[in-house]
Amino acid sequence: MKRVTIKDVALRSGVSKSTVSHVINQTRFVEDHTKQKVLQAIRDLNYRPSSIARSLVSQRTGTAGLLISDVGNPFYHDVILGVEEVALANGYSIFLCNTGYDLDRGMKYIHSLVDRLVDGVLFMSSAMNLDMLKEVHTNSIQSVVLDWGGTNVSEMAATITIDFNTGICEAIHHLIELGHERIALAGGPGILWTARIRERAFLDAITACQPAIEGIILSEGNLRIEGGYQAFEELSRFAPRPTAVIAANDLTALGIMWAARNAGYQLPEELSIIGLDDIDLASRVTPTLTTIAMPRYEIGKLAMSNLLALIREPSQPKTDRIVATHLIVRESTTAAPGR
Amino acid sequence: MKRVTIKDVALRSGVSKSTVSHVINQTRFVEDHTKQKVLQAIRDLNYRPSSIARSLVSQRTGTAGLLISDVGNPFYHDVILGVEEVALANGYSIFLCNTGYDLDRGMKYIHSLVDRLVDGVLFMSSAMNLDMLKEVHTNSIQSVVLDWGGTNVSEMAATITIDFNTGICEAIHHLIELGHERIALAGGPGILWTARIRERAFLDAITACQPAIEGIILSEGNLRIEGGYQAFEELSRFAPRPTAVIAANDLTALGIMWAARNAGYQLPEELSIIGLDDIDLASRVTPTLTTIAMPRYEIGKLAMSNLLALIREPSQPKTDRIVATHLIVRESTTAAPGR
DNA sequence: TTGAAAGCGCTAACAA
DNA sequence: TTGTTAGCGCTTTCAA
Repeated sequence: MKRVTIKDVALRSGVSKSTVSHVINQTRFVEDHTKQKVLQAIRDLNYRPSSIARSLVSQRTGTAGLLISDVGNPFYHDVILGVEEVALANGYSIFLCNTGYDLDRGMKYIHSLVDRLVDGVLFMSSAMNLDMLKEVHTNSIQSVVLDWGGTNVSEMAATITIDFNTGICEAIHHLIELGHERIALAGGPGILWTARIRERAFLDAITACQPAIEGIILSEGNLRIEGGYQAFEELSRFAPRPTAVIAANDLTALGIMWAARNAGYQLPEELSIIGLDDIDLASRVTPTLTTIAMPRYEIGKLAMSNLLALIREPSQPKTDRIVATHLIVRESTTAAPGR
Repeated sequence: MKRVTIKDVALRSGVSKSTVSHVINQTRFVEDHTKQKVLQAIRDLNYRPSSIARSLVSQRTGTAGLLISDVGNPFYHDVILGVEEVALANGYSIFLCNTGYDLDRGMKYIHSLVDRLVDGVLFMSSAMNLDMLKEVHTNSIQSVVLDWGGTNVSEMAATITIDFNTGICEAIHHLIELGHERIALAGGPGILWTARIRERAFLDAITACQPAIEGIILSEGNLRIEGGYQAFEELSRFAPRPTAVIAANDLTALGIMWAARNAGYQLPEELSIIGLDDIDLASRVTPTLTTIAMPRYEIGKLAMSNLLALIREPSQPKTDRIVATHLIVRESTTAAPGR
């Protein structure tokens, strides 16, 4: 069973290859009669143009690489859906590249993407570095970088930055209104740019509110549920104990919540907890989780749209977008004990 | 900045294109002196062969499509990791195709995969049909089908079937030993093959144990947490009430668990709950969830390995593998009330 | 209004 | 031991 090629179609419809090509791509006028013959032959033979051959000529593959840290991280679910939505609507296919927070693995993927001549790369793995970006840029491949900073990044790629300041500020003011005076942060691993940014935002907000409240930084977590368990252990040893905690992400917050409940805490009365991400689970657990949300699906769509724009018009300036975060108040935060 | 081609390398090292090609692919002997020159030129120019051009010649792309229902479904996380592991180790790249349980969308993806000349397709979306499989098979593309049945499937693709019988049997015997006599099933949507299979396994196991125990089928769920909420509502209206429930997946089980707790139930004393999947969360909630587990990472690896084997040796018979499931007893099951 | 032919970057059969 | 050349399936000038 040989593959049907444009030649077969040309032969069957009695025209030249170029005419067939032009019919398919509507790239020059073809007499209606001829066109119909060609279309019929295409149907008869069930012909589908090889995008490989096309790519060789056009130097465009209609593919993009999606570099993410971990498919299992709920943060990415909606982001991926957004990316796919735009990609599918524009005839693009996405290569999935899970770095597993491993830089070497990331670089391996980057090489494979370059070899495959992808039209663009979406950098969404928090484990990344400038070398990856350079490798892509050197090969004239467009890219969009999400939530990552570094020198000269915006010269090489479009960026989407998540503004944690707004959300974290809102969170802290929300806690202050509830009477909390000692607020802890259960942050992420310091090697991750995004974790450092979140910590910075927390510290800035605290500083702005001093001396009314005291900020406490717990040791680095791992952005997973166990990290929350540990954070709770550490937190509960403080004296005086923080009455509220902001977690680097929702999974950490859930870990804290469950560890606290297992330790016999009444929630939220004895400890107010705020997460970050607004994953599906956040609104389904008991108590439902107050959290800092960001428009993940929109971020995915925005990233892929920006990438497509860059691919279509490589000369245009690379955009730097900022996406806001905001607090969603649910049940896991309440008045500080003794208020 | 033009792309470096094999011609540039040939020119710079003063040999022919074919010699360069043979050096790269080690496909015929090249004198060491010549080889070094070529290698040096490759390094100097930072040359990387275009896999597009290669594919056009070899009719192999080194890519495979991964059709899944939903990246957000925890079942897939480890499966995807397994697939990626094997793919990366073998120089394969994976096209991510999220059907969102939508058949049309699935077909759209299939077409795009066929056009891209993927070497193989991994069918892992529970929303699929014979047409997709045929379309792939007709275009001489290899495929592996996970957990889906249909007429003649195994003539067209290798299959991996999950044997729910073993796990569900173990689950029911576990409950019987604990003294449960009325056991409910919170199943998945009947349109999904896998949901029907699970229900069948449940009924078979119950039948084998009658009249000692009574099986109760709740209305169809949606494999998500809300589905569990609904299942609990329905279940709690039964009189006499089932004392144990087996859910079609862990998310449903968690939904039941949380709904029950919100309704003031003591868990697990007043209701024993068994999930299916053994997702990460299962061992982290309180009470930890007794569940039917399957080796998801291994399934992913197995699927991709089988696909590669088929790609490399298309004439070989298509394998039909069966993967066992087994019960993991945790805290969410205990003696029936009154025992 | 259409066709012929060159060429995208590579591989491999055939020559030398 | 290496080079020449004919494709792989398509697009796109240039000619007719």
